[in-house]
Amino acid sequence: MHHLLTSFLRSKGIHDDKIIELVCNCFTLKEIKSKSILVDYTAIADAYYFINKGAVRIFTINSEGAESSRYFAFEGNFVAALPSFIDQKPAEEYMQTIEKCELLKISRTNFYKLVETVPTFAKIYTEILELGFIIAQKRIYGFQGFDALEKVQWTIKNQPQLLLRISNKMVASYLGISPSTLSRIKSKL
Amino acid sequence: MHHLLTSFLRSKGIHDDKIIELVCNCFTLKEIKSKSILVDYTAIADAYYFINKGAVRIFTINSEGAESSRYFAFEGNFVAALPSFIDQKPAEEYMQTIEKCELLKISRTNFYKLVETVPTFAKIYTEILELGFIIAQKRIYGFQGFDALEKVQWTIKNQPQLLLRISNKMVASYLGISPSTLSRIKSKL
DNA sequence: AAATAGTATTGACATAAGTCAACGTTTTTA
DNA sequence: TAAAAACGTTGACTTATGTCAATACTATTT
Repeated sequence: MHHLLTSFLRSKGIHDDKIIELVCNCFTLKEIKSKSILVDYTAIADAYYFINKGAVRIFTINSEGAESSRYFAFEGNFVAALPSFIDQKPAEEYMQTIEKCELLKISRTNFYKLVETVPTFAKIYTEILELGFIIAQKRIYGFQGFDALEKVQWTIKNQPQLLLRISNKMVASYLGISPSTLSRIKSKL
Repeated sequence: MHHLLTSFLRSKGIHDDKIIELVCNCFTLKEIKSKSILVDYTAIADAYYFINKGAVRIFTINSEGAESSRYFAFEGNFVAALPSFIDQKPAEEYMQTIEKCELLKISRTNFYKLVETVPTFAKIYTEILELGFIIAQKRIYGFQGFDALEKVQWTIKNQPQLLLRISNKMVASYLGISPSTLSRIKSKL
């Protein structure tokens, strides 16, 4: 039970089995079909998820109705609508499964209880934030002043699973280019 | 001495004067002229800065020699080449004063010592990361699929000081548009 | 398994934004 | 404070990428 989470925690330096059990017990397994909305636009995020299996994305819909993908997460990673989770304001974004998923869910209350009471867990949270920050920064950098071809090449180099696992349409909306342009670029690689 | 830092710490919930003094004593004041490089491209960031006066930016130079600005920070804020500071890898970016500055500098060693020993300071670090993450996210969002006019409008709304205080050229390189385009847009607002 | 809806590809065309250059203005440096 | 360098603005032109539409392909759903 909670195999992947257990090895994640071990890899982050939690070696005490009792603490691992304590942490794992805060999570409940949810099996969820593809395209389920986990956080709605106006909702306030009240849970953190660990992805046991499947894939999740975060996206918005702009005024013209076009989707814009912000983030994709796969097995072995945590995911949440973090700005809303942190500030408890409406998400102003959607979080959605994009494959059949097994998710380990922890309530915000329990999450912060763990942060308060388990120092190693607080460290993991800090690491998640640091990593999230670095990835976001790299993405801003990676995309700044790049043309469509360079963005695709950047993605191949830095997040190769995206092009293999995510639909063209979603990848295009992540890169801020049209599906047509992505298709044309891919045919020339 | 260290007025602005003191009130920053108070605003973040540190009320014990002894702790404020302890924290403040880890910082040394540096007066630095404009356009000084604080972190070089290949350097490893070993300090965190609190801006007492002035402005700092983080930027890179791409393969064609064009600058790309990532971040601007002003009085009352912390700034560092965070990815390098965290991972202790070469920065792959520059940190530079863009005005005459008074900076309060703390070494990485002392910074993490404070994080370890002063719980309220650890909380401040978490807040900095959370905020940095949220801002980076918002920026990705804010710019995703926006045309040049919309990016400028977004900046006016979300970071109005940029257009007032930073040169056209740097703002343009922050927005990922050419200075000509920014100039044309400004003349039509 | 058939029907339906969604997705990918490609061509023709439109357009936003880049480049380059010239000029005037502001800022820096000596 | 004069000279030099950097910056901002604007016009003419070029180009990358978007839009729209037709067709083919792939997944979902019943």
